[in-house]
Amino acid sequence: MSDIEVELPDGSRRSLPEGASALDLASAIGKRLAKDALAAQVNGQLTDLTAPLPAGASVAIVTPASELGREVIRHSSAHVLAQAVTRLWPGAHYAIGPAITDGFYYDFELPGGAHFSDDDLVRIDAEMRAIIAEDQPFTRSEYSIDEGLALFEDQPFKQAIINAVAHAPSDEDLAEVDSTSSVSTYSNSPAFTDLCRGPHVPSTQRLGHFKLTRVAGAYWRGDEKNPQLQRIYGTAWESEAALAAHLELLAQAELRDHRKLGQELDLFSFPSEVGPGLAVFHPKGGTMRRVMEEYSRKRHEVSGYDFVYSPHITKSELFEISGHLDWFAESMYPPMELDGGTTYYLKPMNCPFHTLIFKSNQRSYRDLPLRYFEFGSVYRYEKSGVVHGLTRVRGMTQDDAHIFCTKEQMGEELTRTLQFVLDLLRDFGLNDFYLELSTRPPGKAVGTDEEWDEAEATLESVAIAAGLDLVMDPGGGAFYGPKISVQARDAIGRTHQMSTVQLDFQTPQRFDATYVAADNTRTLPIMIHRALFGSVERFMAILLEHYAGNMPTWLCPEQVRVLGVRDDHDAYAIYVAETLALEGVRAGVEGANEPLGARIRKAKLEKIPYILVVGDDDVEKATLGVNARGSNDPERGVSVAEFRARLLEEIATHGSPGDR
RNA sequence: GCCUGGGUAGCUCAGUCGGUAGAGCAACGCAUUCGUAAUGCGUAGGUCAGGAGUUCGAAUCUCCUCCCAGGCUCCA
Repeated sequence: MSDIEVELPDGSRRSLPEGASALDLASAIGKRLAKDALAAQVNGQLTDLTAPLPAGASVAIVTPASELGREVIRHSSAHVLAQAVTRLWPGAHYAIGPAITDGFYYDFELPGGAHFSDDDLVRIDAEMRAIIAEDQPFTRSEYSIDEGLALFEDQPFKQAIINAVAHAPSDEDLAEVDSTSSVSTYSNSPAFTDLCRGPHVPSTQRLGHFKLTRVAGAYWRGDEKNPQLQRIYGTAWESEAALAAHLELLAQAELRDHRKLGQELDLFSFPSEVGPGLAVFHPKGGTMRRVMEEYSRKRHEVSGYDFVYSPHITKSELFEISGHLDWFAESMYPPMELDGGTTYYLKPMNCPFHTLIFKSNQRSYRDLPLRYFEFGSVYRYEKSGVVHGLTRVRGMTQDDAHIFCTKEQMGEELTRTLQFVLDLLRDFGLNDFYLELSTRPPGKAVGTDEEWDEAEATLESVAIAAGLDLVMDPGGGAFYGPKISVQARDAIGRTHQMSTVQLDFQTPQRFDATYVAADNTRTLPIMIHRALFGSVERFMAILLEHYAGNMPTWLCPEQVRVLGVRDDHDAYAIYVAETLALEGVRAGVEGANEPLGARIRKAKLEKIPYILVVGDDDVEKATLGVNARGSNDPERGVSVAEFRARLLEEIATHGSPGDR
């Protein structure tokens, strides 16, 4: 028997007997590796450990504590989940069960239309642990399409996948199989076989660091016209420590939840009397919001925007012209009928109003670009299941602007706009960005190919010039124009879609909004829609979560709180607060009715940046005790003048306590 | 809109088998005057989300509605 040679990830080569598997290779390298090995990556393809290696292949052994290893663990855990469910609910149909970020899920249809309850998770968990303890080996088999159909005669979803694969496979189907002419299966006991491309861990005993997290409904193939299946989600890891770390991360994320912080810090609420997705801002949240808006206005003013205002409701005619009623009506609040049959709508967007403002006068090419900005409150009838805190609401205020420019100006305007966006976001402390470019949707784009080509090329070069990573989203643009969106990563690595810059070839045309060009022809302008915060509400939510409620000092509703040690220090405390207030600092005072420790604690829980404690020494020497947020080590004897200077500097530079 | 779970004092929550409402914090009052994360005592606070039903009796069981959470779908 001749030997084969394979290449390892470090570039070295090894000879193995023909027919040797990745497991043999791992054993040849070392006992530890052989014991750890879960699967192999052969010429870039994930395969089972036991599959024979082709000659000349480049081979990497996949071990548990790696992204690929975790993916294999999660996928295998999904199989065990399905096996457990079929044991507990004989006759259950299982549909698809992939590995996902941090975990896995599996979709089921239970006999008699039964549904999973939360309590069922406990039983399923126990059954899964029993299967794992049984140390069942995963074994792969291959069948023809017809054999596959026969094998899964009781499993309609598996048959549907096989049929789809044999005829018109989708990406989703191809994830389950690796050939369109045959099907592969994995059995981890004679009682349970699943259609699957693999690979899987060698045996169920390699699993076990998992937790079933929730049950949910999910439509078959993600289409709401299809029957709804029962989905179980779980998370799975290579070790108990990694599982615990992940659960801890989830707990941390929960502490940052803006809805919780909004309650704790008394910023906003959603009174049920008002309705879902409709927030009210309390004084503290109102202050935070006002500061955000004022800053944004100031920046817009400097950047050449004009400020406009438009009403919250309008006759339906406006949205007939804009076309919203044709394709957005479902997301609009139902019409109000007034004045003998005229219908009015709450506005879901500001752009038609801004276009009318553009049209209100004859425009010359010399006037362009025109940049109209508005904090425009819009109302969208979001489906009841999608509203979520301040991030997905039914009433929101967009920091919306529409720029009308000539085709020649488009490139420069986009460059300016993107730079403006990034500068503004950085001023709020976000600084880890990437861009996503959504290009023309095939078959339904308005505007000429030439316009699209130019716009997409411009957006792309602008994005590249910004020096940020660019992710393409082919076909993801709206039919009326391509867009670029800024994605920001927050302090715990989550990404949020922030600003969008959207080109629009359609609206000026629909409104017949033209300008007079240098050659005296009436010409359609290019319209750029852009929102930087997206919505003020959502942006505040993202900042709250990014900072875990510890907002930079300039955004805090109360920036300092002065506490007298005894009540005969209150007068001095008030004097200190007033001194700072004269400089625009938001300073509060709490009199000495409670012990100092209690008042400190209260202020700490409110996440106030600076607690100033003043006692006998301070009254005498015009000083302060400074207890900064995030510190448990107060600084005594700081002069009022020095503290004021430091604080004003911090506010001006958008810093936080502890930045120095 | 769909699936699963939830809604008890301002907040966080407990409430057993269906027997008639509890705690801590907050609020208010009195006392306490204190140097860096909870001073003591007292008082008040409830249509148990809303409605209907079963029952001698419902926070508890059933149904409907509203609202919230996690998913699915959606996010032009």
